Amino acid sequence: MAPEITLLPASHVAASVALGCNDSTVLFAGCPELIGTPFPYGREEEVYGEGEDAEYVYKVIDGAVRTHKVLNDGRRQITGFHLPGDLFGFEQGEAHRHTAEALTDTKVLIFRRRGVERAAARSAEVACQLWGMATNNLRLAQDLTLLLGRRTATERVAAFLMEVDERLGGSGTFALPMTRRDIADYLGLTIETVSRTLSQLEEDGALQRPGGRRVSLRRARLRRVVED
Amino acid sequence: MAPEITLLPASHVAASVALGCNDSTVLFAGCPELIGTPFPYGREEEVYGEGEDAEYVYKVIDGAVRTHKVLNDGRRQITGFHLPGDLFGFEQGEAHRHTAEALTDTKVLIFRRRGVERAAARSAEVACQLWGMATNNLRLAQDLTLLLGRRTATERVAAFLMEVDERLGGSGTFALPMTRRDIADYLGLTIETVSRTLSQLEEDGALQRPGGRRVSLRRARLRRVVED
DNA sequence: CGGGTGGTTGATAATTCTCAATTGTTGTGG
DNA sequence: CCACAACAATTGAGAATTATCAACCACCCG
Repeated sequence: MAPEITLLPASHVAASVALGCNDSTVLFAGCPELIGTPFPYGREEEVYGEGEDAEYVYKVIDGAVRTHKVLNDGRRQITGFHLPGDLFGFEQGEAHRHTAEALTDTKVLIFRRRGVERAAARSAEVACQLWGMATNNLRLAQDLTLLLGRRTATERVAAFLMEVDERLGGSGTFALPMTRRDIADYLGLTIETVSRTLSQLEEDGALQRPGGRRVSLRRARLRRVVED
Repeated sequence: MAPEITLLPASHVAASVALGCNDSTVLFAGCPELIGTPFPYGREEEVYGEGEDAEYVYKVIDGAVRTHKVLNDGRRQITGFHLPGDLFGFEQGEAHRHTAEALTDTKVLIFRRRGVERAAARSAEVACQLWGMATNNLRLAQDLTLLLGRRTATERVAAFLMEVDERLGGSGTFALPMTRRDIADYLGLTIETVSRTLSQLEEDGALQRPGGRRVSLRRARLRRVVED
């Protein structure tokens, strides 16, 4: 059984978990006026679709969500995986520019966007938190840009594995929480290339695959592959 | 003579220009407490380097700046071009995560980062503006992600040309303000592929090249190439 | 036990890169 | 104003990487 965990816009996750504010219904720690409504989504269920009115913003409580864009011929690019503690669904305009779907059974908090905006307009502290969150997401997006623009398939997969490991606790052994298709659509590759690359990394002794989606990383060797 | 203009994080540019606040020394319109110091950079001059302490943030007044990341073997990815009105250099941590360089002779305003942060902490309005700016940059970064992850060379170049056109006034005829190397490093391609793709687009009647970096777009045909 | 989904592997094709040669552009000093 | 140097851009041929198409395997769940 694969664990119910996932990947990407991390960083403040650690803090959230440490503070135990994860099952609070509040948008930020110490911000009692922004109360969200808990809401469950099933595996593969859509949270919102591209082009829909962006009436709500979301915070992951449990499970994981991916956001992606699709071209009209079906090519898909995943722009992020959102884990417990992560906020997603913020937009500058009126409409969502991505589709968001639950990777697995997931619980989120839903906040009225207008409410959040009003709170930000009133409280510099709230606005600063939102600013910091956006800046952080920007950094992650730019890291992905470098990965997609300038790294080989092997480097992409190795970097991905190390990132997942880190976000899942850094033990070096874990089960990948997403399908090959999700990995491929995140890394800008095909599922076949992802599969072959994993096999190659295993052959090179950079990881082991005891079965299923489980992997056990030889982190020193993987680091040498990425070597940025 | 190539115009002194450039490309990317646009959008509020229009507003800035319309308000004529471009040659003001203020960070945002209607924010008199944040005064920047004008500073000139020469062509190809570095504004800041990756890893440097992020003591200042910047606003372009005139000219253009690019921000990029490099891998240790020299592969480079440009993450954005910054035009008059654009802010850049914001970081979540203490250090810059990019290198910023002037594309051409450029004038910027320099603001102490601490000062901006203090102003944001005091004024919800300032913090909201900064939040909006970051969200906007995030959207642009995610668009680039889709481009790099899932589009062909031809689509990338066509999309790039249309974007430059739009940011340069939308006339359909202009001189590309950057070298082939800059274009390639922005689109995740080589200069040869960029060059060949431009030749192919010209052959297909999607644009004309009167000479030098000048191009004249057949926008309807280019749009059909991108067809998202 | 069987069907469906997800994952792996192989053979081949397509795209893009690399290396090399050539041409074009720009700026400078005679 | 011209010649030339230095750099930028184009083009070609061949190589490398990744995608595509197809077959097969494994596992899970009824």
